[in-house]
Amino acid sequence: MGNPAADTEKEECELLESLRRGRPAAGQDPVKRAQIIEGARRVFIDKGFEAASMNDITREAGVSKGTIYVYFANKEELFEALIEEERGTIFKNMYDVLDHFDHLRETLVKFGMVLSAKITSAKVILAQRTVIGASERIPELGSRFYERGPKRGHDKVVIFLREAAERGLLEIEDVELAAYQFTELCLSGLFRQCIFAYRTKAPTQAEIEHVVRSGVTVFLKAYGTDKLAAEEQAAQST
Amino acid sequence: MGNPAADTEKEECELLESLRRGRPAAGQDPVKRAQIIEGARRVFIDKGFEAASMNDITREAGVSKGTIYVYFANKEELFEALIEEERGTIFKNMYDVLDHFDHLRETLVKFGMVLSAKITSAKVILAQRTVIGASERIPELGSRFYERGPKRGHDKVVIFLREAAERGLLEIEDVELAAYQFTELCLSGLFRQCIFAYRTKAPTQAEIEHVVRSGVTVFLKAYGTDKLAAEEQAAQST
DNA sequence: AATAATTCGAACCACTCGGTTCGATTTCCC
DNA sequence: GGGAAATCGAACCGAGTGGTTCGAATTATT
Repeated sequence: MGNPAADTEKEECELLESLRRGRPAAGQDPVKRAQIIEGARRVFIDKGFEAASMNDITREAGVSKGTIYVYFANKEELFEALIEEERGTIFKNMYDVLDHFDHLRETLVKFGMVLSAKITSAKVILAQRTVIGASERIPELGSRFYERGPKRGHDKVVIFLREAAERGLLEIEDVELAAYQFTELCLSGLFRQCIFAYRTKAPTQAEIEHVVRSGVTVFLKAYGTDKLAAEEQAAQST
Repeated sequence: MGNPAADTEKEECELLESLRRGRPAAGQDPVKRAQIIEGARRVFIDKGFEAASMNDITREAGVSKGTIYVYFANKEELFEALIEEERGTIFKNMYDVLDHFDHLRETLVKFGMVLSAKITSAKVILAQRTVIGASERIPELGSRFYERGPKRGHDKVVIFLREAAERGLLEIEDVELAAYQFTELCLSGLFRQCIFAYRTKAPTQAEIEHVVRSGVTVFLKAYGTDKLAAEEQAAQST
């Protein structure tokens, strides 16, 4: 916004200039960019990084090869942009359930189900497989995906559990570890089976609820305080 | 052995004939086969299925291309043979700890540590990444890997838990699910971090012990009976 | 309608791919 | 040492690789 320092950065200068002209600068049209990424998604996700070819993407996106190379320097950069976008949509709003809780157990169940359903959905499993497969050659990609996806979610769980502990509902020595345990309990068996294609279809909602409710029960038996037990007792008798 | 039906099967016939001659039939020398697979391992594991080329394997194995095609019909079959072998070595003896138990908690800890250490070791993570990445194109591969690896181990855990329940040490409604929960608790966070390359190095033995001990504690708080508590109390006071 | 810029699409580069073939060479048994 | 058989190694196949270039076509603003 009128920042004189912007003039020193070439890209930003070009962008501003194009805005002045009422036209996007080369490689800056977000619609075209999205179109390319959409094509890239279809190809990368179902072929993997190596097997996917730029020509496939050209075909799928309905955009010429030259144009793609205006928007992305190379195949790897295009792939990274795609994964970054996927990560964003996957984890968006996933943790909202944790923001306001009333009933601890039900909040955990609700959150666990959202998490478990998302992580094991066909679409997300495909994306994760692609990332894991590519992590062999581009470790930073997997690392960044984890850091900005699952890791951030984990941090939110930690905060939530800490708050519950402060309210005297939980008693946890190692909250970091407990957060991981909770997540894993919600996924018990499901993630592993899905990622290895042992399950060909995503688990049903009923299956997920069964796993999550059991997981939450285990978790609360291990970390729940007498106060929590009393509250649940009171709630049940009403 | 002397089965006349064998003559109807060409391969077996050739094999018998070669044995009669004291020489392995073409594509039947186990040493050469192992040599090829060893080369294939190095290439496949660090490049993934797609990026690996048969020429790379030829080079790495020190075996001519023609010979490889005598032993394996194509790239995919070679890859499957490699994964099958990897699976065997990974899961071999992993579950021996469960065969004789005395002290429940310590048996679980010991087993959990073996499991967790194995699954998160650098070598095994690489192999799993390769399998997961290839599961996109060859779903049966991942499915078979899971079925004959993790699944079999899971079954052994189920048997173990059932036995402990019969002894009155555990009380479990859904043993299948509990077995998954136990496994996941032993890996809390570790597997996910390793497979996504967020951790670049395998967890230390101390880290693993911390995670496993905590996991076992959670598990036993959820499923342990009064009898178990009494036994542990008694053992501690001696 | 004139203008300016992006997008298209085809061609080009040197190289590699998986798979196959086949004669030369080496190996080992008798 | 003779002879049978496995192994080698190089060449060949058509297709495709990522990346780059550039004139033609399209687009939207003036």
